[in-house]
Amino acid sequence: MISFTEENYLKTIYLLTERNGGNEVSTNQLAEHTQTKAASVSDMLRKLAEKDYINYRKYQGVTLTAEGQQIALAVIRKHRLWEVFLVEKLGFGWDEIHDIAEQLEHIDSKELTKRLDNFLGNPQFDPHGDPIPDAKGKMPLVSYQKLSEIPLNQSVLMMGVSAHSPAFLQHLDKHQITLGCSLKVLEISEFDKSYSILLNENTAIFVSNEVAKNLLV
Amino acid sequence: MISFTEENYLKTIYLLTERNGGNEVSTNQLAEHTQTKAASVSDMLRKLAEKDYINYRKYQGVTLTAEGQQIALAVIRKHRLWEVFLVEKLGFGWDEIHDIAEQLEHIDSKELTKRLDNFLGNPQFDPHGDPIPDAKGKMPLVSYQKLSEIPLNQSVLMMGVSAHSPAFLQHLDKHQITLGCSLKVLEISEFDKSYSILLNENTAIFVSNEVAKNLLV
DNA sequence: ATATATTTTTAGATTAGTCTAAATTTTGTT
DNA sequence: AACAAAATTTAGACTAATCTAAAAATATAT
Repeated sequence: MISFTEENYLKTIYLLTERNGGNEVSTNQLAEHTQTKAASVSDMLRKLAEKDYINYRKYQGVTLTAEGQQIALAVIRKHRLWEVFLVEKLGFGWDEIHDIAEQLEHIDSKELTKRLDNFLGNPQFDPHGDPIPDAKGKMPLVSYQKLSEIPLNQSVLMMGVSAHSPAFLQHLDKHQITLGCSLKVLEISEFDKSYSILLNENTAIFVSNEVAKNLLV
Repeated sequence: MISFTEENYLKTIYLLTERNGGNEVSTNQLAEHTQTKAASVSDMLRKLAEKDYINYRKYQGVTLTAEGQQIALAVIRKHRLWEVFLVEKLGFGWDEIHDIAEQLEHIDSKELTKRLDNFLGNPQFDPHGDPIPDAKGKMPLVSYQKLSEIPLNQSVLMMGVSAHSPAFLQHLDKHQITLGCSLKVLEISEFDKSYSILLNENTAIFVSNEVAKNLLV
């Protein structure tokens, strides 16, 4: 049996490996994201390696084994499906769902996940635009780019966000930037690299560089 | 903060107190229902008493304090709401939902419970006919009787079950005995106290005494 | 009412996950 | 290449929840 805590480590290793472009995840990086100390992470890595969920060479960081990856993807699948449920069925805002999904992702029932997926219409993406792995762990293909990498005056659709903090998401709400809206960068300020954007082909808005870097199109 | 385990003890104490007609719950009774040993229960009771969730006199059994009862009722509320969700929205059978609801009942979010309740149409009873306490812990009034206490030839509606094992519930399914159906006891066998019943005013069925004792009308 | 059986509690260990402090390894810099 | 800084691991301790075995309290039955 795999514990709640072990699931969280595997999920975090998966997401950080992804963020690292496939490279090993370090102990400190994990400590930061699991809200624990490096010493605790070391202990847990020894244990996960013993169970063959991770490839672990001391001092060299970790990657997931095939088995560890399957577990991580199952947790991520549940997390993102529940997020869809919370937004689509219960009317939560995309800034309110993370902590609840962190709990729901550990509910253990294959049948429940299957029925939930069906109930939601087998969604491919969660409310932040993140892809939802299927029951076998296969991710829908995505090829998002940062808005900050798109040429001026090219219209694109908002497909996701690369930051998930409530503050950031609420900031987007305030500017009426939502998944699926159209964006066209009109100008980037010389002074502070802030963006002048045409939203939905009809409204000019201004956002900081920090925001533009975290919009995926 | 209250743990998963503590919540389970309080919930179990509530349900067993109810079953005991309001009397103290014993250590052994708790050990049986929490799948642990009496020694572990003793330890936990000391801890729960320290936190003022229970009234505990050594060797004399326990009852809940007002605070303990509020916690227990909140857990039971979540359990039963999720059961409604699983049956009404996801199409689970009433025999398949207990273990999943045992997990979901610990999800900690007032807002989620509130929205779920609303999404389900503020149900008063779960799929087994058990009453769902409201957000303040108030139970809908129920006055169920066992079918075995009803006079012959009196038509009654099936309102609940007092056993919840999958085997029992599947047995009822097989006989097409469902919540809300009408039942009229035609005869009780001298030999084995088994019941001859008219189901929905049109079908004669036979059920054991054991079944009749666990049907609430 | 006293001995016996049952129930409950205590004592002492165990496991999972965490911590701090100290030791070790790796990395980076001159 | 050698040393300082940073990262990581080890050692030893703590808490929550559990266990077994033994002790203590209560209940039962002649």
